Amino acid sequence: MDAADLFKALSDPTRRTILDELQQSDGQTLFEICGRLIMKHGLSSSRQAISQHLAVLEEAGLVRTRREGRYKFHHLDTSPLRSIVDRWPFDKE
Amino acid sequence: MDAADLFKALSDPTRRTILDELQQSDGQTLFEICGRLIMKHGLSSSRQAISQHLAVLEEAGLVRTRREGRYKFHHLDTSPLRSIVDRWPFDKE
DNA sequence: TTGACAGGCAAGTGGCGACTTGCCTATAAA
DNA sequence: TTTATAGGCAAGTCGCCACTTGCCTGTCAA
Repeated sequence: MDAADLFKALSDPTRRTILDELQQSDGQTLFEICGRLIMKHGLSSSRQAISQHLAVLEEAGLVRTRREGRYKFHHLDTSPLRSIVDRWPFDKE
Repeated sequence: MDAADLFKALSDPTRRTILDELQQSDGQTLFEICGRLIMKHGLSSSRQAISQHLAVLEEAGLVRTRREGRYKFHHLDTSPLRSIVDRWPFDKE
């Protein structure tokens, strides 16, 4: 949840693509995310790899999860990004 | 200058500290930055290490340089950070 | 011109991170 | 109760990245 976790989470291209996917369709399960990454982005990572990516994103606070039976839904939370702009402000158009 | 370069540049804690330093005092030389990192932040990286960090920051467009004789001044440019907020918007207070 | 100062280039090393592999748990359907 | 489905855990491999080391270039003062 600190700066190190946040920037570490953002440093990987697959994780950034996952954020894009969740932004486009929020609340997906692990298997849905895997499928979309393969279909729409041509990525062929294993389920475990994606699971580990999601854990990193969750630790950074960028993804929040919700359990429901045997499903686990993943939700995007962009609010941690605010800290970046707070730290190094830029002119807002 | 693309997303990969930007997030790669931000992924290292020493590079983020350099951005902090330049924000506080813009237009420093390599040796000045080295000195401040040691004095104020307790970091003991070699000159070459800092030089390589600055090259990464420059490639990401976060640092711009200006040559003057045997001195090279480094300037902070936070505008590339705008692309992060554009990609994953969050509510602006 | 000689020395000090500011910086650059390139090869080598070590550790961390992304990914795989194999097996395990839990929920729900047949 | 079986079988399939959704996900988790942990050890091991491999490549990249931060950092060092050594030497070189260019600028300016003595």
